[in-house]
Amino acid sequence: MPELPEVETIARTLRLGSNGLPGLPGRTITQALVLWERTLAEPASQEFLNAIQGLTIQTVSRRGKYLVLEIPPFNLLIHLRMSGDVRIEPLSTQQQKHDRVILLLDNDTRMAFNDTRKFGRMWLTKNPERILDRLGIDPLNILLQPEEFYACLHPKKKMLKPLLMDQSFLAGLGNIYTDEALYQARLHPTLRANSITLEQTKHLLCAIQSVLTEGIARNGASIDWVYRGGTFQNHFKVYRQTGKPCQTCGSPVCRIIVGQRSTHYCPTCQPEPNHREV
DNA sequence: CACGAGACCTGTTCGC
DNA sequence: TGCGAACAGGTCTCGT
Repeated sequence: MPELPEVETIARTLRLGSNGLPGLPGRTITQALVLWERTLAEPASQEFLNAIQGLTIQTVSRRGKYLVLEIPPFNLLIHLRMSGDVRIEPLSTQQQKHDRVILLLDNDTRMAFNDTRKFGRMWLTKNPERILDRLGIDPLNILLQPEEFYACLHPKKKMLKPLLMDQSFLAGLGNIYTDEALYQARLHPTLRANSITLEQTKHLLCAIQSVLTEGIARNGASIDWVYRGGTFQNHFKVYRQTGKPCQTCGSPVCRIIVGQRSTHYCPTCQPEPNHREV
């Protein structure tokens, strides 16, 4: 589930509250429960429980695919990986099947980190930069201009899709939005970054920002049984549309594996790179 | 350095 | 109907 638009949606929900329950800022943590130890990347659970109890949450934000909760003197970083979700619930809610960490709050609510596949991680740290500084620029940062993006892309020999999904290059794109952005920019996923022009780079940046913005506007994408509330899955042009006609030209959408990830594209609108010219 | 395979996990869906 | 294989939004580590 969680790429930039889904994480942004969850951050907004945690900030503003949901279902009539207030958001997290201003709430004091009365107690924490760790139900799956490995969810805590750091510190170990006993230290985590002792440290976080009694602290007050100040802000909730997002950086790349990380949720960032300011809880002075710490930051709580949360990465949802494949199946994580964070919810605000009444304190009386029954424990859900895949709840991994729960924070009990001072207003009879709780924050639950639920994660079926157990890949998600949390860090309670005084030095969030140590982790967040590894991330590349946020694609929605208004300071990101086509010329600068071109300067970043042009020296890279990697294929476009794995490069765009590299979080140290650009922070926020995952498998869904990368396929959708490359389709909108009419670029084949295996094109080498150093082979695309400034003009193509402008289209690509525009496409990336466009699919992310639409994803956020639709509260993200909900697929299968994981994550709920978003509707962007009803507007995919290529992701998981294998065999269906391209909305632009009618060619059947193709599925290939690139960088061990399922990849969807239109063979006509996104022509194969010509390897003789590389 | 680039790339691929494997690991980490549980659950659903597909093919026989 | 049953059962194993394939597949799923992400990232890290290790080997070539």
